[in-house]
Amino acid sequence: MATASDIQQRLEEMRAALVRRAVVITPKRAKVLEILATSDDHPNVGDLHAEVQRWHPSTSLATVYNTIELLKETGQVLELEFSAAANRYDGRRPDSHPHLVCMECQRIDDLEVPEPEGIFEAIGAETGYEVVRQRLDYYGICPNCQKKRESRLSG
Amino acid sequence: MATASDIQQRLEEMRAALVRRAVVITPKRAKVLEILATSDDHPNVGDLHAEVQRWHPSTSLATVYNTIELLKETGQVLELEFSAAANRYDGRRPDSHPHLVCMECQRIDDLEVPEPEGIFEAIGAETGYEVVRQRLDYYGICPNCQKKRESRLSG
DNA sequence: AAGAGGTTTTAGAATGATTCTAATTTGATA
DNA sequence: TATCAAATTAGAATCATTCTAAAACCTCTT
Repeated sequence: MATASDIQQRLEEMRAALVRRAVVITPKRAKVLEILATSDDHPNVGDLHAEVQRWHPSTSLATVYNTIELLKETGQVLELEFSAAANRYDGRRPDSHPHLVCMECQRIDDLEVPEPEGIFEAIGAETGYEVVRQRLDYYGICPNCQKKRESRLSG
Repeated sequence: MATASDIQQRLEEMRAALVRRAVVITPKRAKVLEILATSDDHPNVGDLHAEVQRWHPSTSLATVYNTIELLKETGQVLELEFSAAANRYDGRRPDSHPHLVCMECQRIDDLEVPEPEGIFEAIGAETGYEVVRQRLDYYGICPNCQKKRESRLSG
């Protein structure tokens, strides 16, 4: 679980990366960073926009997209792409790591699975590719949705 | 490498699945199956459409989407989803398996990596999810694009 | 040979996430 | 206070995919 100081540290890294990139950290951008650093539910752009608007009602979607773009460029957010739904974002762990995706409610959980040592190099040696990142997702039904299914059947 | 009889067999499985589903295998649909069973480059819908049109010029995009939908429903094609580009399809190996994706030319190769025995159950036991499938992709630069890069630098 | 009834196909419209554009606002600095 | 670059905005554009309603096509029956 992320402690208050973990979150603080993550936020500092993000801010530092943007400062290095020489962009202004405006209040709206700061709010996007804060949400990303604190949420563990992998929000999409719409979620972020709605939440930022609670504090800065005039915020446009474009500003959220723009901020995410900056974070992506600086490696400060992990983008989870979906073709049939809006992309989701992980600001707490910007390095690529496995996820569990519920096919029913679209909940996404982080998954702790260490990746095999030297796997990128091994694949590179075998295939000639220069591997730079991976994406590993497991799709299934989360505990909540399993319960709902059961009660639907029995009830 | 897939032999002629491998391909023939794959094609038969697809046809059988559609027959079981009680839909007519029209010439246009048959051509979509054939392309999917024979191509190793993971075509997208546009590619399929263009190729089918070489034989049946009046074919609409909707027919290609419709045929793919039928194949998806019957588990006869693997859909590789991308949010920033068109989805790609693997008809030769419809079970989920790892891929290598070139970030430069969008080439996609199959990758032979056996998945750990009982991994779905292990994750289920740890997280409460009922895991039904996985997606594993490695992103990088393919050998061709590496060469191009080098010659661009030296030339 | 004709018609009925179902399936397939079609063109084009609708959708929805994302990106683009051009104009406006903001904020730091001189 | 004037200047100027950066940030922000609303709305248009894009593009893959899905939807829709009409037309075309089969197969069966008579």
